[in-house]
Amino acid sequence: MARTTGSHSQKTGPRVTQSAQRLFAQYGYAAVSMRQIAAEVGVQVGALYNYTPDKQSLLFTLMQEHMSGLLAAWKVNQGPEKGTALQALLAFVDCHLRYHLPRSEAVFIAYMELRNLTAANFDHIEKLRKSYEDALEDIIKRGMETSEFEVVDSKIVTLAIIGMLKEVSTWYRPDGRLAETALIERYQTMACQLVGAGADL
Amino acid sequence: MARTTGSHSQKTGPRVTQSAQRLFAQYGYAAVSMRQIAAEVGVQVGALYNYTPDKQSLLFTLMQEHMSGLLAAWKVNQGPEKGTALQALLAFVDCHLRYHLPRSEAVFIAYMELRNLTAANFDHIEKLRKSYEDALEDIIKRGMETSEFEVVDSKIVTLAIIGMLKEVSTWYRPDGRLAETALIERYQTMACQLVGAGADL
DNA sequence: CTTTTATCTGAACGTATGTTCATATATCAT
DNA sequence: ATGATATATGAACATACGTTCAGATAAAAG
Repeated sequence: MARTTGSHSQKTGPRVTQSAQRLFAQYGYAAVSMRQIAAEVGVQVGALYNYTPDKQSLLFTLMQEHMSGLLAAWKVNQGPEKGTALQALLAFVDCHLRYHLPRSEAVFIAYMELRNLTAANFDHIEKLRKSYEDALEDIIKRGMETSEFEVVDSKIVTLAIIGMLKEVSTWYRPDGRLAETALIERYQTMACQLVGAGADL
Repeated sequence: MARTTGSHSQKTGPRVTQSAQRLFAQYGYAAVSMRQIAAEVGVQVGALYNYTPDKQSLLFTLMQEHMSGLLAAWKVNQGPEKGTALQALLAFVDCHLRYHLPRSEAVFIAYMELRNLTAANFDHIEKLRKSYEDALEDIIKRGMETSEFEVVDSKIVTLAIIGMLKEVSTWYRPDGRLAETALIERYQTMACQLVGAGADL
């Protein structure tokens, strides 16, 4: 028996990706087998290779699309006119959290599975990650030049804000105590405090 | 041939732990085999089982000792008299960084390999982690009561500070731009900013 | 020197791994 | 209806896994 009734590439393809994402996030890339993914899709293991050349590509594609989406979201949010550095900082925090909070699985994978990428794939993802970090540091530097911010070490403050924001994904639940909007406001406030910007909102 | 010249439990035991720590940190628990550990120790794989009942125990012991050490370091640092909340906060940041910075491998494992613990082992580690988090939140709450700090949500601020501090371990190198002492001062400053404490140091 | 004990080897166990491929069949175009 | 194509199966490949254990050997004890 082969090709059971009603099955198409259009359905199976996305399911492979989704199952891989869910399982990688839950158990880790190395601990998940192609057979587990196949079982979750509802297919035999050989069929997966119609949709991915190998297991590594499954991981790389997930991370690459997550990071590209993040950078694209920031580019759209930024638009042509950038406004003040303070406005940009608030927008960055807002954009970061709105993108990350509904994507806990992809976020988890992006932070945990870097070392399971091949060298070439790692380099590619690392460039994306770095350019995202740079986007924030550019805002901080601009705020220092315009005296909106009071910061002695832009690098450290950048990393501190990134770290503070990353941590959110480890505990946030959509049905938790804080609504998304309230949470974003609190992190905007804290980001302002870290750059020594008087205005809170 | 067996028991090569000059080999003892006293030497091999620690080497097993060290090799496991190094390899788990570099490649991840699931991606490291007992044979790789044995090879790094310079021994056949069967010999490992004189020092650990199984692979899982190797991981659990590493994480358990790391977390216990962290809590012990804080307890010692705290001592009998706690001082002001601001002093405690500064001490917490100092203690955290001084403990974490020289232990990058153990830190990496503690944050990345939680999901590779069995349920029972996870519960144990999670309790330790939680009690560390609580230590910081207690300081924040005390500062709120004494009006030393200006904070609306102790939980969020606690997590933000923890996140900011955790991030350091992902990029800090002993031979980097910043000396340990200078780095600690900057993070103490940022912690103060996050709790709205006027005094910087 | 002899005996005991701690430590290690080497081989084996059953099971799981990522990947390939000949084969089969459902669907689509003609 | 017929042929082509896309998509699946199921079995097989070589290799790797964690763990066990009988047997060998070095060091310590007598």
